[in-house]
Amino acid sequence: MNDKRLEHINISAFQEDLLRWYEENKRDLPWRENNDAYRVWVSEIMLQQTKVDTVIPYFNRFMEKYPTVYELAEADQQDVLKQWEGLGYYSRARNLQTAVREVVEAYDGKIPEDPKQLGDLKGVGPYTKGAILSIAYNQPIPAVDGNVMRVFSRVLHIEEDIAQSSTKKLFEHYVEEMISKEDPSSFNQAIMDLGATICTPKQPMCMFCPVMEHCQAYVEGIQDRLPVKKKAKKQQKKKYIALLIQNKEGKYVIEKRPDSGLLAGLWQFPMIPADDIVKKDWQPWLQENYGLDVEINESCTSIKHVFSHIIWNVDVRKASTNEETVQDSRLEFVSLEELKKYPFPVPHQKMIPFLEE
DNA sequence: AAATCGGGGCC
DNA sequence: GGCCCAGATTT
Repeated sequence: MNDKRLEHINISAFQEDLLRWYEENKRDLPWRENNDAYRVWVSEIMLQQTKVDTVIPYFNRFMEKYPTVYELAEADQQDVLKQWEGLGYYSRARNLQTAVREVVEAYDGKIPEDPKQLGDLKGVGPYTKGAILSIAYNQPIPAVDGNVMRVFSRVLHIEEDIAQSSTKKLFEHYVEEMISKEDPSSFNQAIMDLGATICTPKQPMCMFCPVMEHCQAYVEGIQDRLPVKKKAKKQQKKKYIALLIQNKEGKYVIEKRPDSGLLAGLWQFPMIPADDIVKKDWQPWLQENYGLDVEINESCTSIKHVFSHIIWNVDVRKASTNEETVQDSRLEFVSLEELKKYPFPVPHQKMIPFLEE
């Protein structure tokens, strides 16, 4: 392995300066109350691609409702998705519950300390495995996320594109070399806190950095140009007509999305893909796809929703039907009160206020 | 290796 | 509008 980048750094001094800073400045976060592996696990799953401030209220509610692996293992999946509602990347919730059930069945409820067993659990990838092993079990294993790549791209002046999947292995190698063997838990968490509070993506506060004298990018004055990351391509746009369909009893039609793909297992108001279906074909399309005879009214609002790879433009319309039962197994008629128990994606949550008017 | 999979907050 | 976020899984 090419270790020329390590020749300019005093590893033990780096560790010492970093850990001293962390002891003084570590953030007070709910999942740091103790090192219980289940709490660490839940927090790490929630924190994937998600900001700390967003996660905190979700984490607190989740731990209150599912304090141990046993409560989560026995829970109804729809209830778990309801707890996850608004947090995004819903496969995280389904995979977490699948994995927790595996831990209860195969490991008597004890989260494995063995890297192989832990990494084989659903939704536990290289990062989460390293985070749990280091934070909960104090094993000197790398946990390479965006923070770690940003910090070490600067400290070691690494110009490899961090958007490439192969690049992560390079960082894992360097973290293995540099991680504190005495306190790997604090080391990994310290790098994350440093990346979140000082070694930030834009305008890093190098003057407050505990390891500035160890940082190659700071010495060279190039911290603003690291890390290197290839641009993401633009999202594809899709148009839909969403229908708030009410029947004579005042109930509304909702639809469960498929078990895989975007927003899997969540509920929504029926949508017509408007890119594919022209206006004159709306009625026959609804009859064909849902078995519903619907009268459609004028638009009441429009909603734009940006996903990572798609942009939805949804024209929302009230509609009525004479049906009282549904033929399609994906559909249900629900009252406004009942509807609140179902997990909805955010763009459809924004339609709910228009039901009451 | 690239695409999929949410949503919010920042500039 | 683009970018980033305590990434994993599928293609």
